[in-house]
Amino acid sequence: MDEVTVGILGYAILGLLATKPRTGYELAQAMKTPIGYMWTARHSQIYPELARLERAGLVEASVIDGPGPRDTKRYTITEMGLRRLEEWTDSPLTEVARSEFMLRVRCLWLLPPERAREFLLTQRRYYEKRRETYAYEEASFALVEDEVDDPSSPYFAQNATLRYGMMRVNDTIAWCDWLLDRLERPSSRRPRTGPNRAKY
Amino acid sequence: MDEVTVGILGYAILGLLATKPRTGYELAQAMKTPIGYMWTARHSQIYPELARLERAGLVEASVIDGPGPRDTKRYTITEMGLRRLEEWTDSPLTEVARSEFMLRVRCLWLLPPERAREFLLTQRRYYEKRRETYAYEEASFALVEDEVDDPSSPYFAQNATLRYGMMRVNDTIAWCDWLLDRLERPSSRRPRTGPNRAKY
DNA sequence: TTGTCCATGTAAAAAGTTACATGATTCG
DNA sequence: CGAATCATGTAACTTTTTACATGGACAA
Repeated sequence: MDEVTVGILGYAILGLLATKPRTGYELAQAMKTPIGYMWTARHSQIYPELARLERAGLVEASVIDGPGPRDTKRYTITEMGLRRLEEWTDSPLTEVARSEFMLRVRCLWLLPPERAREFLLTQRRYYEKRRETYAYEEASFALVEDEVDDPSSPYFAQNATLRYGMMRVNDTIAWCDWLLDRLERPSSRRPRTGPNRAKY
Repeated sequence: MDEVTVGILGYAILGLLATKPRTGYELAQAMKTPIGYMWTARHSQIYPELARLERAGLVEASVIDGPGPRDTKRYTITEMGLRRLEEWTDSPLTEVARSEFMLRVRCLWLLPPERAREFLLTQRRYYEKRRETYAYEEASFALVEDEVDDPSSPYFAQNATLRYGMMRVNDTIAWCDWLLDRLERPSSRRPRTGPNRAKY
């Protein structure tokens, strides 16, 4: 029996289970919004993947009682699962950067400045809300300060990703302001020389 | 005849064609690496999508001579394509943040500090290389300074995305340094001076 | 002559989203 | 008594990746 290949989704699940056992539903909740945890998945993806991981012997399920027509199962990571997760963690990584936001920004020159401005303000509001959520999360780490400072504690790693998220939203907001400023005063950087500026 | 629905990939292509006509190959080159342009696609995705866009009347193809067994086609965006692209640009946007890097970081607590350190240094080197590429790109904008300041010029928007990319790599490098420092001196209680602290 | 770049396509597989489906409990 | 939350699954569809396939031009 050779090693079953595990995809990113599988490792994302194993990563959550490494901290504590969870049900499929709890995993789905955790992966619904990327709070300090930059990955998302729906329950329709998670349940089949859990079954796969179980067949591969990387997780184990135990039936617990719960509501509904089906069994409620709590999944625990196995020794083997932990080993595979550890291997994956520092294996070579090549990432594909995908940002629909930047794709839109690249087309902003097509819009009249007022619409471009509105668009950026809407995005800015979105990132402000994220900042608030992150700030709220951040406060909860104050309760486990010792673990946050210990590199072998999951809180250490979790806190590091939250910091990254916080940095990102702050910078994105600052960038929005920078671009909004440039939109409002187009040629204020230098005295105008060329033709045709007054289009809008 | 009702409007054919266009996906992100379609708009990414239209966004590139809005600046100037290109062949499928040129589009594939442009979308291979996300230089100041945060989206990627392979030629196997681009060619069928171009055919779809053509059937929908959003782009037009003209055969030009070239090598190989098949015709070389140059695609131009149509008036209708431009209209659809403009509509899409500031339509409601909800983004899913996906970062395999942060997924790995969340598991760093499983690794011995030395391996965690090595992993972060490798990532840091990767982002340094990106920074160099961006710096190179940035220099080319100096040649079109007037357009960069004009919100109705594609260079304005392109430069804005490049700035965003540059900011991102700089901050990611700073964040790596912050975490490396925390890894090396685990439980020393020093004043909190993270990368996101009091910058803006 | 071997390899890389130009140039275009198709096929198969994997990953992700949306929709369908069931049923218990708890809160207003 | 209806809506939300808990809880698990499948089916259909879309998107993305990987692999297969062809062939000319040009350089080491």
